[in-house]
Amino acid sequence: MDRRVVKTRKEIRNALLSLMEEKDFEVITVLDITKRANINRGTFYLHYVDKYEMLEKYEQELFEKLEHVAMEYLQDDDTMDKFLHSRYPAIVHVFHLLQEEQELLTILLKTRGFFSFQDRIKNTFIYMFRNNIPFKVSEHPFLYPIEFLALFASAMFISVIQYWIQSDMKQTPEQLAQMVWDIFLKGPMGAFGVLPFTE
Amino acid sequence: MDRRVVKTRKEIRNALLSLMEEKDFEVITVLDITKRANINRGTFYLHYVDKYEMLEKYEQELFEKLEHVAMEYLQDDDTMDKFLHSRYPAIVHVFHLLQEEQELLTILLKTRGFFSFQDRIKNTFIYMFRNNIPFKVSEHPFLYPIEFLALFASAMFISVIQYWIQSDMKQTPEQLAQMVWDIFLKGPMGAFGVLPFTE
DNA sequence: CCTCTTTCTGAACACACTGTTGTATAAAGT
DNA sequence: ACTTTATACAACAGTGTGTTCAGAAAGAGG
Repeated sequence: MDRRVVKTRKEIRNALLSLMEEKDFEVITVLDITKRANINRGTFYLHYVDKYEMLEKYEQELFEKLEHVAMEYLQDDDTMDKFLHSRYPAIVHVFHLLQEEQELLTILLKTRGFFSFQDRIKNTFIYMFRNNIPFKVSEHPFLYPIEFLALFASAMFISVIQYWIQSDMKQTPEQLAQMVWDIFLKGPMGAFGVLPFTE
Repeated sequence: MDRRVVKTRKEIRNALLSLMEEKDFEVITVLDITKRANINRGTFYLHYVDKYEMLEKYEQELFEKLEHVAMEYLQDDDTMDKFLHSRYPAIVHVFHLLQEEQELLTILLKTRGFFSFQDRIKNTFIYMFRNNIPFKVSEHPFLYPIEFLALFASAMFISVIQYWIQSDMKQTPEQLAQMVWDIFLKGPMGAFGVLPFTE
């Protein structure tokens, strides 16, 4: 790709990241971005339809990276135990990636909100639940449709990310992965320290 | 309150609800709203600063109703069992209210997204966790900070609502309350039909 | 019913940002 | 060196915003 294109898009991206530290996406104009990026306003429109499409493309890029990592770890586990052990490093890896992209991640969650990002993650979960759940698990009768569980898993996943961002990303990816597993396996009350139905 | 004010605000609200069936909030203009509402554009600004403040106020109203219902059911339960039984009707009641307000609810979740709505719900959960958890539960060591659990509970709650809307609100409030409890107590995997650590 | 007050209307205004276009220039690719 | 392509500059019409003001309409209160 033309070096000028690479440079321009990089400057647009940096301009947005910089502006987002000052104000919300909604009130940022194309003019703001191009001023900050030191490019002509018309040039912006050579690359993106509008500021919303720009953000969508950033989201798409990030999600593709995440998905790529997630798919690397896909494997057939024939027992629950193997399943748990093979998933943990995948989650850790994903959180490492998110840590590298924290500015963009924060912006995407704040602006595009839960749903667009969550929808993508949900679909990935649906795929994984359909194709990558150990045989022993899928012998169980599902109490709820798989779409609901995927929705729920993605909401949980994003909640952990949200918590991470709100607490200034102090936790390590390993700690986060642990949190995800705890809640996924034990449920909120279980993670709270209360085992279900034991008293 | 002046009948004209009541009438105007009602027409603005209906206009928005009507327009949202055709296009997203972002592309709806004040002009669109006032045309549909058959009022002067200037009149809109006598009531709201802009379209965003308008939506915030709608959200505020809905949330206050929800909170009011939730608080009605607050009581001191000294056992886990009493706690579970006293909470269930509260959740059912909340879902009934949400069913009545389904158009607005759908718009708020689609537009304002997860976060603003979730933040309010989260804070309510924090309050309830702090003040309304049976004594026996709070004897347990908390594995995670209460803010995280409140965040998570609110995400779960909204996920159920999301699922409800996506499936055209076919489920009854009672079924939804059951789902919430299932996941809250058993966790996603447990609700999936897999008991944790049993194999 | 009458009066006073509030709200709404209609029209106009400056303003900001948008998205596009045409020409010129600079920088890349080959 | 030559061709292609990206960007700059500047101008344009268009759309929506938020505000203002005089006048009309409707409600509130006696």
